[in-house]
Amino acid sequence: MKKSLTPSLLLDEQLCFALYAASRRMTAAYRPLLDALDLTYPQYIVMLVLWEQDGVTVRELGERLQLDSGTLTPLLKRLEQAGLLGRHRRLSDEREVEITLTDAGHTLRERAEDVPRCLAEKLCMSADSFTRLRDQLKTLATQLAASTDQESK
Amino acid sequence: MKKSLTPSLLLDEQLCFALYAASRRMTAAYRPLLDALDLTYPQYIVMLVLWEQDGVTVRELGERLQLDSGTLTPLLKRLEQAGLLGRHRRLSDEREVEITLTDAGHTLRERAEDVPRCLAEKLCMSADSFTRLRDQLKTLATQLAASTDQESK
DNA sequence: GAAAATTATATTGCGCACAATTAAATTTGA
DNA sequence: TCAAATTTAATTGTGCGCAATATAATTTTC
Repeated sequence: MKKSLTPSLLLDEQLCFALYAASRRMTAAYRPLLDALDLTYPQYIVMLVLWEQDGVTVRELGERLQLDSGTLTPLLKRLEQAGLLGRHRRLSDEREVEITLTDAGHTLRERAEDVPRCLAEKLCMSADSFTRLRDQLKTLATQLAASTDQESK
Repeated sequence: MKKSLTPSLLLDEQLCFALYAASRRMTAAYRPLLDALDLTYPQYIVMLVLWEQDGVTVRELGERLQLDSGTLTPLLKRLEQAGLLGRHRRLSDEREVEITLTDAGHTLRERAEDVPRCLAEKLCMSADSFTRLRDQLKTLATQLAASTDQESK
């Protein structure tokens, strides 16, 4: 059967809605696991970055996660309040705020080690489909970023 | 090369982050198109449902979009304020609130007709990849919903 | 037919996202 | 050198998402 040439307004045909719904489902699937660590999903991905590379600035964190300071500043303050990290102006350039993990922040990593495996079990997906889907989504995001940037030519 | 058997905490290997980032990019790609219609992305998908089926209840809308009344009630009030729809208790069962499009709400559909095509152009994706990715995401969402529901056994 | 359970929506509160603005530090360049 | 431009965070305001609770209507059950 020939694919319709005129994209429709039907909800079930939209890629955007499939993406939006799947993303919220994914966050919901993480919730019980992250509740045990007292983290929200956005806080978790911030911690993922910090566990990889401690001492990054808010700007670097924002570039990595594609989030701006309006989102990150209050989120980081909550993680600071929770005792997981510290926020300090850099001496070399006082416009920058460097984020450093506390001992508690480093320790939490061990308790998080099981999260990816627990989630993988919920997916019921082969390692291949997992990788393929992930990479398709990365490509899509890159493509959308490119055409959105181009707009503000 | 053998796929690692122990899922890592590396950000770039996470399916969840690829999904989360792609979903936000997608919403960002819609933004300039929807700004012209004075709609946000969540408001747009509500309108998609209503253009398909007018006179649904908040509950039916919530089931379709997987959103609860805490999200929908204020969103619907904003669309009512904008003159696109009306909210009325059903006479048959006064617990239910029925959403009906106004003339302006129906008319907006015509101006929205071009949105899917405009967005499709930003994707640079074959109709096949589009459909395949969309259906993979639907499957993923279904699987996650199933295993999340099961948790509250 | 009245109490108990269920259903549907609304409300409240918190935590993102993101646009727009502000403020402060640094860099650039005439 | 010093004023203008740029860079970096923080702040403000709006609109989701979603959990928890409240309220009101309906259905069930005895």
